[in-house]
Amino acid sequence: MTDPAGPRATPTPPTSTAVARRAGVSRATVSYVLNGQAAGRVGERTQARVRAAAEELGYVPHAAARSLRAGRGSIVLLAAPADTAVAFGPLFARFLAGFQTALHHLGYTGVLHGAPAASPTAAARAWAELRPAAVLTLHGPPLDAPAVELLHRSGTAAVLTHGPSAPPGAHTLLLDQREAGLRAGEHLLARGRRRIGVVRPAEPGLAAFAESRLAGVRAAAATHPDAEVHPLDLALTEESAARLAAAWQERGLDAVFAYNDEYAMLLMRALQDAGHTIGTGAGGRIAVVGADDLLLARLLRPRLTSVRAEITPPERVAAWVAALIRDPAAAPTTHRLGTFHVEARDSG
Amino acid sequence: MTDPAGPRATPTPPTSTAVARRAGVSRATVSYVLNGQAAGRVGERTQARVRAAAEELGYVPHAAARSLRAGRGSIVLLAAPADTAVAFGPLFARFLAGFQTALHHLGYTGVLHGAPAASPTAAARAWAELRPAAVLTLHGPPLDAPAVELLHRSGTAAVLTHGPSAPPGAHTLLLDQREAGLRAGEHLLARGRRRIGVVRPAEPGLAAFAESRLAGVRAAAATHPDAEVHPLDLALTEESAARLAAAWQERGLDAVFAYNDEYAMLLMRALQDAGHTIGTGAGGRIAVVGADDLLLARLLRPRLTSVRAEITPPERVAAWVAALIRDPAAAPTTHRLGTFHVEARDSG
DNA sequence: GGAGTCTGCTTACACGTGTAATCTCGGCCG
DNA sequence: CGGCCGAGATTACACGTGTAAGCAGACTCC
Repeated sequence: MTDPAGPRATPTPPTSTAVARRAGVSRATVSYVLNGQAAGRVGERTQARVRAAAEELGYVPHAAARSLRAGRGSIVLLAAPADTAVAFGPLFARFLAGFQTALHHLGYTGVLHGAPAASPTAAARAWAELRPAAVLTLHGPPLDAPAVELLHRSGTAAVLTHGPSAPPGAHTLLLDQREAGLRAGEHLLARGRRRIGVVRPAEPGLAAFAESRLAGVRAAAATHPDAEVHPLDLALTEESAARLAAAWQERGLDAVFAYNDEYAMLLMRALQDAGHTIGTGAGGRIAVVGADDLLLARLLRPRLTSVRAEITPPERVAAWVAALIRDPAAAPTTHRLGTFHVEARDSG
Repeated sequence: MTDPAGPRATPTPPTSTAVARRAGVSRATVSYVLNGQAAGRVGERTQARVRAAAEELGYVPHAAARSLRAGRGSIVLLAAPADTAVAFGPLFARFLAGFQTALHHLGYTGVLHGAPAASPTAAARAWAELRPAAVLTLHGPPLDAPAVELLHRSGTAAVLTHGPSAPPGAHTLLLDQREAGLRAGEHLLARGRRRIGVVRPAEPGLAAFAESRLAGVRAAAATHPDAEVHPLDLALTEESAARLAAAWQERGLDAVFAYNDEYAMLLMRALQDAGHTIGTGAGGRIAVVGADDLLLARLLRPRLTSVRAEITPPERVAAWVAALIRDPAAAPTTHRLGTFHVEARDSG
């Protein structure tokens, strides 16, 4: 009498011992065969028997036991330090999928894990419990020094974090946000704009990125004696945008770099509703530049000019990570995660 | 002479044995103290000594060893079956963050893992290696029967999948996509529309959702004898939208449910560019309804009417999962992951 | 004063795996 | 015939943890 709901109550998963028993060999033989170390040690016929037994039982090795024995884990932890949930663009999603596939081919298991706790140290502890081979962050607040040290002390072979500079002992994955600002600034200056607003988003998770981008615009402006840069605080609500638009006149800005396309679209709409004209060309028009090059940003009129990130292929990044794991004592390195350039359209 | 780059080459992470030695007690005592099982077994002073030693050494328990010993894992795997990267909306991101936090409070480690391999079975194998306490999917193609069986055989206590119906032995997390279509259909019919187009997105990862939503609109239309439903194929490009808009006249549709806000915005813009008028009211206007209620969808004119999902709080979902893990032999259950309702604006 | 009880700690085993070291056995050579 | 060798398998140990069972000693009770 079988359970109609399926084999849900299977008492214990099959182990390599079970496979060994079924194939009539010792457990060691099973291990050699299933891990490809059988050449010249185990006969062909025996190998076939072992493989068949494993197949029939539906044997799946126990990753925990394996990494316990091996002394080194095989999971690569993609950490999302704080409430950076907002930063899950399609760009990131696509990268993540490719990254996990690439890691899998290299023998690692890529996994995404957010920060479950309030304190960054507590989050690092949670990650350390998994004894990952590597931990990396791509966005949000970068890992701080205590977190990096805790991870190293718990055996993490490679710690990679983004951001302009990494804490001691950590490698750097550089997606230089300053560059995004720099490109936007250069573009606007080349178009003759001189009084440039730069949106600082209110979302706390974006603060670090925002500051870097602002610094980039400032760097661009430094080359023009008469250029001015003005930070503008904006939240992701229509009210906030309307407020900013209402006070636009008195600021006298002729251009704005709006952090990303979402903020740009919001602000552009608000400016239009307040009676301003957006776009390139002479006159009192306001130039608007976003970032991320969303499809939707091309639907507004005028079409939104946007700073686009050319991301390093995930396979490459995975290869870097694997190399760093293999050489845990390596001096901290820096890898460019991508570059920015302007996709010029009608809005600026 | 210390390494200037930090303690990167720490030979081995501290174990509970090290803590025991430092505190001058046995390893068992350490385990009892650090797991809160010390009440009435270990003296206050000894407990303090143990805790101090653990703190000083930066001891972090080894999750693999722990779950190996315990026989049950503590990780909850949020699986993303195929190339569903596209479905990473802000909605999902926010849910994920809350879900991981909630699981952490319940003693589990929530982790997101995509399908690293081509075949679904291979993906299931990769998940099974981690011996997760639970596996759940929220979007993309639902788990199939072989995958569920493989997971169960490898000891996964609870398997939850979304979609209208789950394979035998799996629980169901129901975010009924038919309901989304139903609500949209009802809304349009109530507004007097009768010839309703329904966008079928070209992205393969969305096919399952799309069919359900279409079925929902059909169900709504079935209550009106003179209502017609027409599937419309649309890819997420401006060209595709333009093509669809150019052929609009001959179809004679007076309304469209565009799968989600992104497709809706794209199509609405294309229809407007082709000279059509969008919005409620009488005349030859076309009603457009999206889904997901994106902020950006309110920036177009007319403002986009959208079907919004009211998602169950992640804490609740985490509690369900925990309960199902505790009772692996439970009969398959169904939990509503959320409901849909229409946010009426100007476009339809 | 011996038997029982309670406190505080330790000893001993198990979880599933990988691999170095060892064993067995038949064949071959000197 | 004894020694050697290689192929093919096994034995034995370690990884870090949780916990049942055991044990020493102080106290209590009749």
